[in-house]
Amino acid sequence: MKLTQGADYGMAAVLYLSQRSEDRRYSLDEISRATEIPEEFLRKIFQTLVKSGIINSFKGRGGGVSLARSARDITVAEVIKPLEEEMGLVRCLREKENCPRSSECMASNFWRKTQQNFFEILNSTTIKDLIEGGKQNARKG
Amino acid sequence: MKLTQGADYGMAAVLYLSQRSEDRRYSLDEISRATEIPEEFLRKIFQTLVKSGIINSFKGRGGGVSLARSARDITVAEVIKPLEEEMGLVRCLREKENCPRSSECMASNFWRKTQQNFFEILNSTTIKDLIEGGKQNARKG
DNA sequence: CCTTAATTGGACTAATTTAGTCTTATTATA
DNA sequence: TATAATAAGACTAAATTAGTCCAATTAAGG
Ligand code: FES
Ligand code: FES
Repeated sequence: MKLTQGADYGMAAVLYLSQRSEDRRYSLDEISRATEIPEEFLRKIFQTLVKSGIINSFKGRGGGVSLARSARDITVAEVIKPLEEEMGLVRCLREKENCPRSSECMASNFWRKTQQNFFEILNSTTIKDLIEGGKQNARKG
Repeated sequence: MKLTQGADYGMAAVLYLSQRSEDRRYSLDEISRATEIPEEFLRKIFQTLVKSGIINSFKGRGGGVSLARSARDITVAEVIKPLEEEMGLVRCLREKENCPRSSECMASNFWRKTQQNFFEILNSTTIKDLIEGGKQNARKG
């Protein structure tokens, strides 16, 4: 039970940006050195986050990336979901073909609910919450 | 974000046993055919569950496996944990060496708590709950 | 305009993990 | 003693993940 490394790094990178001035662009090189996330991998991660609208990127000299929205308006779920290709805790929740065990299986309902519960937490937590939660512990609403 | 196939199958197998008479032993061959879980794989799964005390196994003619305890006393967590070797949602929660980002990272606390929340659900749900939950939806306590 | 500093997109590769199999030994019963 | 079962653990194949590389594009500065 683990997140992909991309999602893990993705959060770290977004958190990095969120803790800095929003008035400038950060080059991948700079972020990579600061966070120790491999640059080429980080590039791929940002490409994904750009597509899903969390990050803005700028080509060319003086280019780089920045948050597309305020940290208060970005949820953890928005960062994680596009980077976690394989969703679904168990096979039955991932595949379309129906399971040979479905007739007497009571498991998938439970996994579905548990998973929903998990994503509800990610949905209701913003990046801002994390930053503030770090200073004085947790306060969500 | 997914469970290993072993954990997934493990639940299905325990659920299979729980829905049947506790008065007999079930051979791997029988369970494998009924659930469509590959027999040799299922064998390994049961070996793990035997070690953690959920399943009793009996060698020799007339042997097989059975629940070591009543379904009411087995939690989902007890089935999943021994079959999910790699615990820890993100790298920081898995590795002992400390993370290069830990100084300004607000993420690991969050992941730790989210993960705890997840396991609390697994801990407070018994196999019996699942079976009954299937008939008339959810009632936990 | 030309050079340089940046991202894009996508193909590629290496490493790791996962899922599954096989084989030999042991045990219990008839 | 034959047979029907699990135990233990080495082994293998497939899949996934993590990470790299490269050619193309774009923007800014001189
Ligand atoms: S294991 Fe497939 S429906 Fe439950
Ligand atoms: S990413 Fe390592 S402590 Fe947060």
